Amino acid sequence: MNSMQELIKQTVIKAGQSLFGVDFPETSIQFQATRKEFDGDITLVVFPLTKLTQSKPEELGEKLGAFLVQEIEALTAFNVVKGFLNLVYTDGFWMKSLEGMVKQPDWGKSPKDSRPRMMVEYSSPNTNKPLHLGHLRNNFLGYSVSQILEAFGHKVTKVQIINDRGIHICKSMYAWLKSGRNETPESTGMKGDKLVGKYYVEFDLQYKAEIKELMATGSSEDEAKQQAPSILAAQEMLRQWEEGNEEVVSLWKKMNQWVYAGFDVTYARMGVSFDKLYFESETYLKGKEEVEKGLANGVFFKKDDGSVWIDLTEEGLDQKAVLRRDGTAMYVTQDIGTAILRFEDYPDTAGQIYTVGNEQEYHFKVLFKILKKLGWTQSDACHHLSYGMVELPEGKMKSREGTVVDADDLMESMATESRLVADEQGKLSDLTEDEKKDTYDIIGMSALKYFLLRVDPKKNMMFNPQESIDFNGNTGPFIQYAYVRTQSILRRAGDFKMESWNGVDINEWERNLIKCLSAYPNAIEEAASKYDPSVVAAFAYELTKTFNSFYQQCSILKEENAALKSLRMELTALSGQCIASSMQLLGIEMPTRM
RNA sequence: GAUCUCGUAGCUCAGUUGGAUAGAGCAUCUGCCUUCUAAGCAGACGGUCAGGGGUUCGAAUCCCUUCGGGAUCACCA
Repeated sequence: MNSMQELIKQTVIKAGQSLFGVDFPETSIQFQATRKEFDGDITLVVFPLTKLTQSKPEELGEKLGAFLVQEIEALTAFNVVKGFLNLVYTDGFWMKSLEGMVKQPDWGKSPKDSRPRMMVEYSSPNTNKPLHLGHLRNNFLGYSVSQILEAFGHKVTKVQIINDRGIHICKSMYAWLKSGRNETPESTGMKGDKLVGKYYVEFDLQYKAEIKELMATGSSEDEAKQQAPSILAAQEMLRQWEEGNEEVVSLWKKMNQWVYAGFDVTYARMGVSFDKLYFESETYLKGKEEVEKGLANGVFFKKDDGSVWIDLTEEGLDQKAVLRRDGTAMYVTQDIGTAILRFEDYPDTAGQIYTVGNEQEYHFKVLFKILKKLGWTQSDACHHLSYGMVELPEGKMKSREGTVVDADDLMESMATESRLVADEQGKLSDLTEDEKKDTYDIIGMSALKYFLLRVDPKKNMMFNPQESIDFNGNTGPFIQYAYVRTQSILRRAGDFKMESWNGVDINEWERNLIKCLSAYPNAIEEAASKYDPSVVAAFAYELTKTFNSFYQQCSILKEENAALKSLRMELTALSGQCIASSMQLLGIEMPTRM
């Protein structure tokens, strides 16, 4: 709620007393944006007040409207449609708002470090296979939420937990040893993550073949799955790894390094980064220690067989195991350890945001409850940023069925697509090859990022690889294009000297644009409180459409009245800045030409 | 079986704590480049908000129910 709405609200309460002798409770005063087919800037819904005043909606609206326009200087007119009182702000009010926006160097953002530290976890891949489309949604979401929280004034620490340990990586290791012929990223020219992923697939093929063979000789499926030689070998490697067997550990290090080098290339192209990395291999023992402590404090209890549990039935959940009977750590155990380690590393952390798929909702409910019971009050500000699957037309992506969309491939094809569109138009023909390549990349990535971020994170979404992602309409490139126009105008303006625009009359396109720009802080606040980048995407799109209409209707450089030209130049500059700023919250860069 | 989630135009998606005639983009069709970048602007077409019931001044939104999609409920991660 902005200060103008607050003023109207107080004046409505005053009207209640002086016109009707009634006290309106604050909750009965409801605002909504005025629909564009009606005249007005803000709408008061009067239905809730009709009972209190024993009057008909239309009459009440008329009375309140007259009262408000008389009392508040910034209101110039009103109209009543059914039970809706539409109020019109004066041009003077809008001019003043514009002055306020221009004065602030970073319009829309809250002061830096005005809110406590939040930790945002995202990406967190396994190290046995390359990143795919689902990881792209994850990374873009996590990075964008970090940017949004920062813009809202939080200190932000971006982290990931790298699942570098476990049976999955041993599978790739085993297959590489068995049939790798000492292949390396250098010898094959493959990205390290792709090479390791290749062996993971190879393992799976071999494993399946063995199962089939065993079942043919009379084993049940379960037996076959447990007794296949390759799985036994992988399990043996995991045991040796835990014992610290030198050969196994050094192979593990070597192959993980390959993967990290590959991931680094992918992250760089994605435009995401991290402030601190946590490795499961370094934190998984911490969880066990914390469970031991909690056991001593009575938070956990031990069953007869030696396994350790927590009872969450009072919280509406079940009993949950936190240590196996052989004393080894489980998935939750590790997450408990990692969370606590982070609170210890950054003691001023108010809460953690976990960007993880929605299939793990139960897991995080459990985790947060456990942290709370262990005495970590930051648990209240922890949040599972849960997002839906990216579905393909044929259903879910399944790595085993080869229906994954590889992250590197997709990013490359977006750049190629953007090159095609640009070459067809020929607008960039005077750029150097390097400059062109950068531009294609920036445009392609914006199409991809915007496509994934404009959708409500919690919903499943559809991606059709056959129909390439659009560059027209509600898309990243559409928004970039408007930005490029603003920059082009500012360039061409040369050394035009700005004048005061005080007292010029504004038309509906100028007014709409100011109105739209003034909503930016609200958009950031809503996005930050909901952890939802799609709010920012919707804002950027709305602003872009409004600017485009303005651009089409009002000539800027050719305007002869210097005061009006100054106003339009200012609007152009501010629109460009605001578009770039909001897109930056989505992790999307702006080209200077396209 | 239990719990959660989703179902809105041919397709992809918006739709605030319940509010006005349910909105965008794509696709299809009409106009607009001798004028600041047409990756644009202006317009047309397109809906039983999955079905049924309820709550009330008022329901896509809240409650119940049926149908349909997805997920979760491991001493897997």
